[in-house]
Amino acid sequence: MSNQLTIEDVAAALGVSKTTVSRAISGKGRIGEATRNRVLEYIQKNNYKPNAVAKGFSQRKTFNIGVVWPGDYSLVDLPFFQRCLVGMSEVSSGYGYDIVISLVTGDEISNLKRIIENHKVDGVILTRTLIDDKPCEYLKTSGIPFIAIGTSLDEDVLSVDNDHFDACRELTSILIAKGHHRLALIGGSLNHMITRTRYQGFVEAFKAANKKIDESLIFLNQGNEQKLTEILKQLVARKVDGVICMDDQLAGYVMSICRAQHIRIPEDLRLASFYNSNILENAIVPVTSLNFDDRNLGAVATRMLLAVIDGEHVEKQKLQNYEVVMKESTK
Amino acid sequence: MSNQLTIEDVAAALGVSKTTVSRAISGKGRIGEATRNRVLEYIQKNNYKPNAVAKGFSQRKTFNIGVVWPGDYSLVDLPFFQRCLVGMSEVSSGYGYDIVISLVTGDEISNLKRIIENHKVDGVILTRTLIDDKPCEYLKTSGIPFIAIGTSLDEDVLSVDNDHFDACRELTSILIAKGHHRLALIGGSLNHMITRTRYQGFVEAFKAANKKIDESLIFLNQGNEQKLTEILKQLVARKVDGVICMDDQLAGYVMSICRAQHIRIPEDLRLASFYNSNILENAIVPVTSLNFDDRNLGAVATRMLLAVIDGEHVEKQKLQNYEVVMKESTK
DNA sequence: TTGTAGGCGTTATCAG
DNA sequence: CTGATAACGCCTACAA
Repeated sequence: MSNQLTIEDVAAALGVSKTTVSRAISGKGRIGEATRNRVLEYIQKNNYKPNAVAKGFSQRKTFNIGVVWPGDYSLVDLPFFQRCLVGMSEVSSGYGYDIVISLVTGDEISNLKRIIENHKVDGVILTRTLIDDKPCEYLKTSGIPFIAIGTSLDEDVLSVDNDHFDACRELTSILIAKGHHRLALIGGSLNHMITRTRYQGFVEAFKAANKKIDESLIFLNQGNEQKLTEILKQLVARKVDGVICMDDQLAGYVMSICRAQHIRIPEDLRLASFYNSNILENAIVPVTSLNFDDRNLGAVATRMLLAVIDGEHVEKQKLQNYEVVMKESTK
Repeated sequence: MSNQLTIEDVAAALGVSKTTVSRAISGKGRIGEATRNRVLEYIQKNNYKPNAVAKGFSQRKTFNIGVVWPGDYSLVDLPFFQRCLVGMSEVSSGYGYDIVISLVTGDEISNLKRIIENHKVDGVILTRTLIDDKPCEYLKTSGIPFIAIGTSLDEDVLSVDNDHFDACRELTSILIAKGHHRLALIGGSLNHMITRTRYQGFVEAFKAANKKIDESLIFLNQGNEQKLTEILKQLVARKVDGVICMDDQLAGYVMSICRAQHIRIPEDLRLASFYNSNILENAIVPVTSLNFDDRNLGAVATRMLLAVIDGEHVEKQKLQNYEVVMKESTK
């Protein structure tokens, strides 16, 4: 452990100064070709590894980025966060950065405050945006660089997101074009920005088609299976053309309810989902849905953050990489 | 950012030395009651936060623990890791430690090597154990403290796990006692230690009941739904009493296959799972399964690791906190 | 092209 | 009980 080679050991062994070794490693500053190679060779052979903490300390950096991970347990969200994380890790490790996880549950942001106040990270990525977003507010006042994945109402907040608006609009438009005008919409918490964005896409599609939305077919803040069963019975009785669920978990609920109630998809009811993950993989009827590249989303967010940390100017982004996948459920 | 108060600022403002301030904060070393209070009050009022990096640097510590997170994407595993993570975070934050995530996919352990070689963490938690475990081997040679969650064949490796053996044995025994002797077993990768442990529990139950296992009813290394469909048809034709799946995803597969094939549970076939998570939550038939406290598992692993880091002696552990939950699927 | 010296914020050692 | 001072490993003016 403590027998780790330091820059000083290398310098002594080679009869040069610490500065020279440092320069050979960092590539900064003038240094003779021969000297550099001698140093590089030596550290290679003797397996010298720079102490990242010491390095960071001297530059007032940590080479860590914080990632705010939702502690409130929700199975649906998990695949999304995991996929983002993979992208983040790929990018950050390429730049010599590591990822510090900060579990935030509801408004309990003490874990986030800790890593900021203790100077454990150089920047932070928020993995979702809320309407009344405590983590986001805190980060703003802290002055630390951060990127929000999702849409933010706040113009000052640097954010990046998949283009849920366009994607939802397009999927809805396609269904309308197929003659399914009486569409119900089932969505989750209105406290999540994404719920509102998806709703807006849905609305826009109707507007573009010059159709009026039947407000009594819109069910937001859902998530409870009992209530959904009632809603579905009602919808079938009212002979709607189809149901759009805002995410794959809701779509999964709907499918199992339909099965139990002997409602056939797509014969009796069309079904589509505004988000896809392998939760729907086992579905007996393949479900029309939207695919996003979440891994790339995480990668882009990380690149943006690293740029901000390096003092570069960075703009908000909206990624144009969704896919509308038409399946049997809306035949 | 850089206008952060340092210990020196505090000392200057109060007309004492840095040492005194440090002592007031850490509680180490003798210091006058009055002086201490004066310092404490000042840092409180002026919102002084110690620089954890500097502190760590001077003690050759990072106050970070690394958590090896599987990068190979698998939905089943996610709830388990997430629940562990919550427990880890609760404990580590209580001790002023943060969590650095290291994504490891297969044998590609460069992310793990980086955090070790760069001295980014004081110890590591492995969140699962494999038969031929590269991360584990690497950690052993690195000499850094680490804890493996799961069973390890290696006696030198400090590990902690739920008592899958006893749990699986007990659930199997109960089914046997109910008269279900012809039991099929479906499990995942044999490269995972847990698959073997579960199998051993299953075997032990039969041994204890003096029944012979029909080897042709054991299907390991499964995960593919196509193949499972064939297997299930076969099992029903052979009139087995029931099927035990090693995890909730497999159980989910089996349920949806049964539904499609019009195999009724529990009338035509009994079903049980050796692991439960909210993946089974939406199941139409409640499934007999095993509950574990994964959050606690993560918490215990973290406590063990922190103890090892502090140079304390620590023993392997097996947690005795499983619950056998009998449901309708094995009526 | 290379070397010297000082600093990053904290703790630890050793005097007073 | 308190205070200088050195160390931790690396980087970066500045000097040679």
